[in-house]
Amino acid sequence: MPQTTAERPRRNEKSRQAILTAALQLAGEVGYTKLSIEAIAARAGVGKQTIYRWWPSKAAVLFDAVLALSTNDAGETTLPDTGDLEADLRTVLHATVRELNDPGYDRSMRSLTVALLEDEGLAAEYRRNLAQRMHEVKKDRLRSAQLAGHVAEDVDLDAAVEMIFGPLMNRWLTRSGPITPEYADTILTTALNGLRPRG
Amino acid sequence: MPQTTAERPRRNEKSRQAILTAALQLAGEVGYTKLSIEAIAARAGVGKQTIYRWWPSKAAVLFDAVLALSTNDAGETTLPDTGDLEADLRTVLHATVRELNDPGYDRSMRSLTVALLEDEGLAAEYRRNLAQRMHEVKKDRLRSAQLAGHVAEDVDLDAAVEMIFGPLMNRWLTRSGPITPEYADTILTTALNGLRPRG
DNA sequence: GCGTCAAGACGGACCGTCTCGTCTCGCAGT
DNA sequence: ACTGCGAGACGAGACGGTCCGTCTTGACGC
Repeated sequence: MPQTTAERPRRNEKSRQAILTAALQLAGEVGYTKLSIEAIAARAGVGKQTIYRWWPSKAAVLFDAVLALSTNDAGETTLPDTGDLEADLRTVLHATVRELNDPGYDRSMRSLTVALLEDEGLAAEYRRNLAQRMHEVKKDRLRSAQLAGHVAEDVDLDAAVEMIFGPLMNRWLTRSGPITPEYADTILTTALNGLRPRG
Repeated sequence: MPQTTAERPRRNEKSRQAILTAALQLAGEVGYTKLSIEAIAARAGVGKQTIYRWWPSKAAVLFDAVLALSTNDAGETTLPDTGDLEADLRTVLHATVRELNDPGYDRSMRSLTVALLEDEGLAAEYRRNLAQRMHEVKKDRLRSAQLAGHVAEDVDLDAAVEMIFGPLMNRWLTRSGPITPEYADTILTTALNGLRPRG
């Protein structure tokens, strides 16, 4: 996908890859605040200037590193749709649970989260490139279910997406409890049925 | 309440206050990563050693500063209970919306969030001292409603709390949209009714 | 020859430790 | 009670170290 290279620079792809890899490794090892550009350059076997030439900050480097990871497996631009909403959502939630329990994913995403909290512009780009797209994919599946009559007509789909997928992310972020398939199931059941007694 | 002085240290309360105030101000002005202990000491009119003597890190200083704020107005250890669950939750959610839109609260809490993401031990202490307590308070209100028959018997209350209060925090954290009373109402309605069509 | 590259020198900001001299406290001994 | 003394905490800041972001050098490739 190097159509962006249509611009100008004679950029060393080998160095670029080495930098992104080193950034990801180091972020996982020492965390975001202790991540230094000097250390990235050293591990990548690269001059500091090569990093400063192409990225404005360590946050941007880490952002690109994680983006490269996420873009690779972003082949699936849609959620499964077997007609059974609950089963489909459960499948996706369980996949998310597995991802969140992967130590590599956990550490690099935590570092990225810090980077996004500190850099508002980068956070906007993240939303534009990833978060919003993922949100739409989930919303699409709910809309399909709504049209099929499996979701009430007056339900706000944005709120619904947040209610189904938010609690898992929150528990991960705050470490307020274990991330298990059972927890995901509980969230899903509660979200689908709501709190009110069903007459 | 100086019964804790029964220990040993002759600690200068004036300096302590000045340090916490300076930390909070600076965190709001420059953000967490650019917050430096030297700057805190300078603004507080205090020697660096006085900070290093009592706190292990800038994260701990900021934690205490925010904790001091939150403890002051923690007089309310319970949610309103008028018998109308939806109205009571709406009241609380609207108060949360106001808080999240306050620039001072926003910036200091964002800095604290970074500190908690970077320091796992501090995050555990935060959960123990604040998050868990607040969670229980909300859960208590839902339990009361459940006993009164306003919430279905088989609803998992932990999941319910997450579903009602989580989306607002998520939107704040990721800046994925405006924090409005209307959004809070939508979340609340969706959570209470669930997604399924109500025959 | 022009731009990128690895390497690293450079002044500056903060780090965390330390050493000063000052002060306030609590506890003698008188 | 008055006084003298040791223990800490205090403000201030010097210190070596790390990393910052910029700049320079010389080699390499287009």
